[in-house]
Amino acid sequence: MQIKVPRGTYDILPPQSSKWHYLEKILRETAEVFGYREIRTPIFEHTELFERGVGESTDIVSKEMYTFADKSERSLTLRPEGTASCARALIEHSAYSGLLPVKWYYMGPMFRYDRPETGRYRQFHQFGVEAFGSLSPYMDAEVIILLVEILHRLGLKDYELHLNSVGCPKCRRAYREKLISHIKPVKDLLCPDCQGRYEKNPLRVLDCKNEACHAAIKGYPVLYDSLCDECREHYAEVRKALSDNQVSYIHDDNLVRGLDYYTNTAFEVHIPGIGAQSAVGGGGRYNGLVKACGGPDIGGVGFALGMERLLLALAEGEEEKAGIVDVFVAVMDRQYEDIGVKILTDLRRAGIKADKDYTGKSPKGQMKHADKLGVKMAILLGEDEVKNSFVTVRDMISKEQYQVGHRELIDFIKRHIKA
RNA sequence: GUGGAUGUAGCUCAGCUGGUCAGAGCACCAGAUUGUGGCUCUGGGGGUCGUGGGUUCGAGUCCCAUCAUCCACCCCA
Repeated sequence: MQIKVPRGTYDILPPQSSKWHYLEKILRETAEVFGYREIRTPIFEHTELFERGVGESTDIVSKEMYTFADKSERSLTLRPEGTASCARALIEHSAYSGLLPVKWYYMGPMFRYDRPETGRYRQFHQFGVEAFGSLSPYMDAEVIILLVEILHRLGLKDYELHLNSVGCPKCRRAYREKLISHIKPVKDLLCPDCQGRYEKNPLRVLDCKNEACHAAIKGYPVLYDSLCDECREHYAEVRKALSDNQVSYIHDDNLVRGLDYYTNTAFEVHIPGIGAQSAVGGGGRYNGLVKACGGPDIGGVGFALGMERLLLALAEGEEEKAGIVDVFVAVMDRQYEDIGVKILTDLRRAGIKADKDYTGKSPKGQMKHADKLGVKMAILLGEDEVKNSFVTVRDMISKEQYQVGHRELIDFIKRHIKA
């Protein structure tokens, strides 16, 4: 049996890898414009980190983690998301004791054992940012503005930003009570999933897509109405900051993020038309996280973007047609191949992207190859050239040919590439 | 995890009710009078028809299982 990639994983080959480079470049540049710097953490961590940092009741921890025991029987887990690792690193290196806020970005593979489909993989890639050590609503606004700026730079205009506040533990507890007493009488009408949610995390019943559940809980109390003054004020300031900076959003009472450590601001970005998995990113404030992981009581805000989903949204866009290399060295007679190799090396050492044939193609075949690589110029080397110490440079677009001495070749090529 | 669809050359797909059904287009390679590309023409390589069983005289074509992909649910990136 042929060995294939494991379920939910895939290879990224050229030319697709070029699209990744493009995406990565935009993400990096934009984050750096906003003053974030890159952090790289291990791809696996102690299982406990995610259990504590993400929350035992979440789908991620309860059923989606790639957990394994290493040879010393340590329980390790392939990271399902990036925030917990950042919090761990922040604490481990006491990064919070320096200049605040600590502003980091990361990108890389994440792992979740879930049913694969378009836009959802078991090994997928996220880009995320985290800002630790600020409680300011302007900090919340900054990460959202950054997120929107990234979409803008990627040319993605057709998105929806959903925004809500899930309050602090205090107001959420009050809300939870209200919600439970509202649902209790109709509990039996809910779908089995929601019955389970009712026990574990009643807030999750709200965003159940099931019609029957929706009908059953009709008229349910809204979280916003239970926010304490402080949380309400914070949310108002975030909204004002967004409006002041021309970021449009949709207030969404039903937006309840699945991760336990979120407080106050929660947001999610959807791009319609990329399949069922339309959420390209989401995030929010998580004031309880660092402390829950054993660090000081400092807050944080951040978001994560799904890179596969961004690429999916980008797919309609421009196709990069740049040549793979700029120059192709073709030998008209195999006996001069060694000279061709020397010329090729000279070109490359001068920083000129160049290649040659290595399959013994005929002169014609070599020209075809050159054409397929999309080179600007071909260097032809045959008997005439060798005997008279020059090479023929063919402009593949204008078809003009030039006789150039070896000494002037590099300069000639460089000038010609620019033109 | 639940339900449904699909799985034939590198890619996109034909192949009706089981018996020249192993094909096309694209891609790749080689030629079209011998030192040169993009068009056209000709030829060529390449597939245990996802995998494993079963039914049958005979199975891409029927049945079962399994793996994978896709869709819906769930959830999120």
